[in-house]
Amino acid sequence: MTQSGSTSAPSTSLYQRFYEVVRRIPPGRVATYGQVARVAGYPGYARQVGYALFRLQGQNTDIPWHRVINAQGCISYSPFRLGYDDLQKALLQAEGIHFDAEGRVDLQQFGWDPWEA
DNA sequence: AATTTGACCATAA
DNA sequence: GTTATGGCCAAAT
Repeated sequence: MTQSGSTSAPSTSLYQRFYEVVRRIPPGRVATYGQVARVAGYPGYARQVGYALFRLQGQNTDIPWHRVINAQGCISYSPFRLGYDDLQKALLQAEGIHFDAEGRVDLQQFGWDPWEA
């Protein structure tokens, strides 16, 4: 079969793939960067997930980026986010997620099961 | 086209 | 418990 030239490249960008997964995270649940990458079909791309979400800053998105945290169960603070990190915690608390005294979330309890529902 | 960037993760000492 | 380090890879500049 002549493949008309280009290989079967995804019409959507890789990052957009991550956005779709993040969008599927139900309220009151959190997912880790590594998990999002894995569910998207790209294990090991955790870093790219973080970078993808970083590009969302200031853009109109229906993506619950605040439901994505790191594998340690805590929010990834960074000088680049200038307050957005603090906003994230507020949004999660508003969804009923409780934080530990160390500012961590109990992934055993609030962790999202992509294969659930 | 090469360099820089990054909100990560796992392991080791 | 902490700190350091390597690996991971695409998008933006």
